[in-house]
Amino acid sequence: MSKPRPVMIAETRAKLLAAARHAFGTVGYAQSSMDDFTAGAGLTRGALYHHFGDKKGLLQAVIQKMDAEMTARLHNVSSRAPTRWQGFVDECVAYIQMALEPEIQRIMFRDGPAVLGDISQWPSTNGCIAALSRSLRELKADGAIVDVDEEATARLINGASSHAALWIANSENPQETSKRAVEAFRALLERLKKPDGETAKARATISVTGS
Amino acid sequence: MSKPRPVMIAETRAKLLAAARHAFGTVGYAQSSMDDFTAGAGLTRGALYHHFGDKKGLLQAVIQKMDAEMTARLHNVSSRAPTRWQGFVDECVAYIQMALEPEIQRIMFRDGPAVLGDISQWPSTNGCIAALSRSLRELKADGAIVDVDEEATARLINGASSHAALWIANSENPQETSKRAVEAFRALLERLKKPDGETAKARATISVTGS
DNA sequence: GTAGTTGCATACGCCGCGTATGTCAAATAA
DNA sequence: TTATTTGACATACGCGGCGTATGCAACTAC
Repeated sequence: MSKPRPVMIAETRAKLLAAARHAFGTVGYAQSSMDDFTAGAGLTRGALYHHFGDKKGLLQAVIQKMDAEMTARLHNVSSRAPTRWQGFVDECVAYIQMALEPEIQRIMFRDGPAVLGDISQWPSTNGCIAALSRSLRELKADGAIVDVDEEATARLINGASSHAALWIANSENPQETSKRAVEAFRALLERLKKPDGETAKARATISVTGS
Repeated sequence: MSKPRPVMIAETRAKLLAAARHAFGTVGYAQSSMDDFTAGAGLTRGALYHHFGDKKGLLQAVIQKMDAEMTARLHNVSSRAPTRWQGFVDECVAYIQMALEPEIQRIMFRDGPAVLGDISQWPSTNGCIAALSRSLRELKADGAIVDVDEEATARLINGASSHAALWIANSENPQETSKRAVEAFRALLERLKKPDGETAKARATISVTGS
């Protein structure tokens, strides 16, 4: 009846991660009592310290998992697009939309950086920036965009996206604000494209359609 | 010998603000013990709660003051420039450079948003975004830039700047990273300009000179 | 002079984190 | 099988930090 040992351990780890993720994502990191949400998972703080060292270590683990999920989602989006440029734009818009999800916004863009510093600096996290960089590099190789520093540009885009998401989420009319933000964002991105013949035509169409 | 009452009160308020600002800016909000830094100012937590309600209220007051200072600095920079466009670019670069100062970075861009939510949403704060918006509006009126949503664009620029600053400050080689970030930023901004005759020439020169 | 208000200090209790310690089951060795 | 060790948790304890209630002295108003 009882499952083998390794899976039991994996399950408790997963339960702790899920409980912490939910608590951090709803009430925030500082307001989350470790006693409370471990009890909610049918465990105690002892298990938590055993697996993750301390509260920050737990947050780190949560973030790492979420980052991986987000990276996968971005990859899905871009791979579905007909052209690389379209894939890139879709990726950026998808990034904003992910940043609108309360859990992601709170953990990845607010509490995470505040508690752990700039996450994008660690190894093995922030696959999102890496994904954006990669897309930009490919576009440059295709000659589709002007010559820019990929990583720097990816980071600027990342910053703009996350702040746009904050703006949207806290605005009185998220729908309207979201349209404005995405539109402005598209306009900025469009201008990365090389201004020659065909692309210029495409730019005109896209800038009108909006979201 | 003893000063009049109102100035004494103002002095204690100022002392508390300064002490808190220093503590928040160096060790961070969560790690700052109210007992410690009030004692450092020759006071106790009693004075603090009397004037600011609670720890968050104190942070709020600190941020409000810093925001006012930053807005003034930005205004200085832009008013010194020969043209409006140059003033705007200078303003943006100055914004990045301010975001590099550890105290500003920590309080305004990390702990502030984490503790208080999106600061730019409150009344009477975030003069910086207002300043950027204003510059963009004027440029649009001049016909110097393409037609974009000023506030949305200002917020994107704000987000890009602060994240760029985080990136720079945490990088191994801040000098080099700073050059890359500012260059990428300039490139992005340049593309807001209307691509007609004279401006196109100016773009070519600027994109080479860098910081 | 007295009553009320204001500016701060002192005292108290609670909560939350981290650590040290205990316990029991599974793994390994003899 | 039995003995020993290791690992996965739970329990117990102390400490620091926050918020609040209370105290007190100085100033103001009448």
